[in-house]
Amino acid sequence: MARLKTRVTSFDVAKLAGVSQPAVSRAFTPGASITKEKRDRILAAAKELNYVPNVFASNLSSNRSNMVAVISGNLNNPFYSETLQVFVESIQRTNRQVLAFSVQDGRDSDDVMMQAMRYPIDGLVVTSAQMSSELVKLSEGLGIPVVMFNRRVEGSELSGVQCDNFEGSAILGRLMNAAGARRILIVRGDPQGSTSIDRVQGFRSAFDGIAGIEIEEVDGESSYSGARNAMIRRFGGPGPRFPDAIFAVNDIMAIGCADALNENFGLKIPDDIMLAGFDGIREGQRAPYSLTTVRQPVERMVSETLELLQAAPENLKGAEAQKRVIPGDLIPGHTIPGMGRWAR
Amino acid sequence: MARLKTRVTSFDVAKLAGVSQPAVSRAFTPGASITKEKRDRILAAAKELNYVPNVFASNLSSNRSNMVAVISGNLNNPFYSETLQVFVESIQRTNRQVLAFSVQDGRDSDDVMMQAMRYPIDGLVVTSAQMSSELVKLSEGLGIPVVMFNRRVEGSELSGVQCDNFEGSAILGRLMNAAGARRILIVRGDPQGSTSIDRVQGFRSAFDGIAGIEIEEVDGESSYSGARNAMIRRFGGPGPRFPDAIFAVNDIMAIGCADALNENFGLKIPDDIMLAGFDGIREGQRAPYSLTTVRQPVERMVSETLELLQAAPENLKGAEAQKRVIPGDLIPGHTIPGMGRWAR
DNA sequence: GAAAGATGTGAATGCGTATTCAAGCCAACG
DNA sequence: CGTTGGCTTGAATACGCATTCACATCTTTC
Repeated sequence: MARLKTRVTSFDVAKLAGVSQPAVSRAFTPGASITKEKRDRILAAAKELNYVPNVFASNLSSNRSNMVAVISGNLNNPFYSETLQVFVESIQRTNRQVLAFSVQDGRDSDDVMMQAMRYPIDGLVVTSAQMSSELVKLSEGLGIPVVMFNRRVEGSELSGVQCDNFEGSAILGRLMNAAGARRILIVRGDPQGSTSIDRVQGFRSAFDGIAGIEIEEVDGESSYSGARNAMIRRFGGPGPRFPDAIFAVNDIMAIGCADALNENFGLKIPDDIMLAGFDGIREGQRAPYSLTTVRQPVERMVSETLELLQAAPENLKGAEAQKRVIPGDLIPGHTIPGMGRWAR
Repeated sequence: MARLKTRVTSFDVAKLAGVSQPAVSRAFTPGASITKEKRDRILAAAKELNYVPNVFASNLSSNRSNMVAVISGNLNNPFYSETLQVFVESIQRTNRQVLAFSVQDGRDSDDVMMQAMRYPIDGLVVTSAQMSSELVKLSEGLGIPVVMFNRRVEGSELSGVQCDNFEGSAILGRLMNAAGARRILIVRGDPQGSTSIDRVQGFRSAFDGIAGIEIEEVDGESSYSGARNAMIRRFGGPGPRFPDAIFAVNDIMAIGCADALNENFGLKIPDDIMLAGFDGIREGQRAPYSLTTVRQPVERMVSETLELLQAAPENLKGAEAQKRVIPGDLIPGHTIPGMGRWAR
């Protein structure tokens, strides 16, 4: 609650430069009608006084804002921290600012979003969190465009951008099937999260109608350690029967599985057991893993999200809600055998 | 430049609730003097109208702000993305907001900081970027407290929090020396960056006055791929002579080295070559690496940074500048042999 | 029961800027 | 030379809320 020092105002600069206050405002507004000579004089005076326009006052007066709020969840997942990074860079590139919020998994994101909406923001991006219908109503009332990132939205009243989780996972499923997977373990993420649900369903769809398939599911808690512990718990007992294949609904869990299988059970991937993830995070691509996965095209997803934010709020909700589903890119990797033909 | 919809104001709520505008303000101010009954009536009216106080107007009027700007560089390094995450969570916990900026390595951070200072922010945290003396002057003029994170500051006119890079690296050097390292390769980061410089010097200090030591340095560009490529470039020729030990000044580069040595040259760590990094990022601790490193205590560094931000700006500069140097924690790992006695 | 205090309230004002508007200026034009 | 039109300019005002201050209401005290 720091009390701000009395700032140098545009009046002070105006006085020093011998002009009026609006002139100062114009000097700082690109394209405003003002003589170059006068502008230079004003800018010199401003520099001398260490003056910079107060954004709050400016926003209040002009009734516009250049801030986009980004609410991220689960920043422990490198995919989301990469996403945040791309958002920051993209938004900054368009001369806007990022108001960053973080929501602990499953915590009251409503509070955080409420905080965000007290700012006259240009838009709100929500990654991996739910939004109560009450908040949707509020955002409507405030005229704030909202776009859900990588979240299928219940009731479909909100706009969103997401990767084609179903089809991407289906592709992985088909590859595993072709590679001979029969006994399969799926490592789920958040059981409520649409991402995990869609990926599980997509993956399972690849095995529909195929005889002799056993599919089991365990909870990996969307995290490295969650998945790792799930492996240890599941296979730690006496004489475990290992599956042929493991599909983790995200890469960070796949990596957790790989480490546990290697270190705790001495299994080789893909010789003893095949593995796939989803997301395409950097660490999964590195030599020790070379994970077979589907990459979410983050750059494109982010740019489409920002594009949607330009739309009027009323065009982002209800019947007008825009759903953009972007196909993922298969990364062959080396954790499913027989993928030589995919290599470039 | 979205024009904001005309918002519901406190006057609207006041009218609906049959009270005055100040009453509405008080209803939203914790601890303000107002009857519970009246507050409830006002809150009900606010909810009905979808009213939330406009933070900009509120800040402008009360002359205080609850935003802290965080300028991050090099978010590709997991250490910095973890740091950003900790900042966001810590700041949010104290009911303040984070204005996030990103600076590409070596790019004009001045522009970005100037942007940040147009907000009446409570404080500015700068990670891995320089600050021109002009900007320092500006921040002084604006009365904005500035704290450098993990950056030794030239001329020492600014406050900062950093890990004890010199001593931490010296410890690693001594361990390698004890383990028999004689021919050593140091993988540098940004040659201008204080972090890299201090770590190199600290590490070298462990070998002062010891005969028969050869130390070579290569540039790893502070990144995974930079370090990896440096390895390939350095050892890719015919009949390379490998060193006994490699010290990468950060973990992400150490991981890059490990992958290259393993995959491209078939070397085993630590049997063929020992390795150490710095930072203590999560991925370095995982099974395939078990990197010996020094962990920067991020939580503590962040909390001390935020503590410093509370101080009056004039107490953070010049002679009053506060330097907090926090010791790192050795993580034994398995990439230097003979560290059994360190294991708990 | 009156005086002193504690508390709740609204009218008015200030925060620092952008915007409107009418007036001023100059050049080019007929 | 008078006029039209474009470009600059400053006075006044709006933006939405917090705060101050004086007043009204209620409670406590002897």
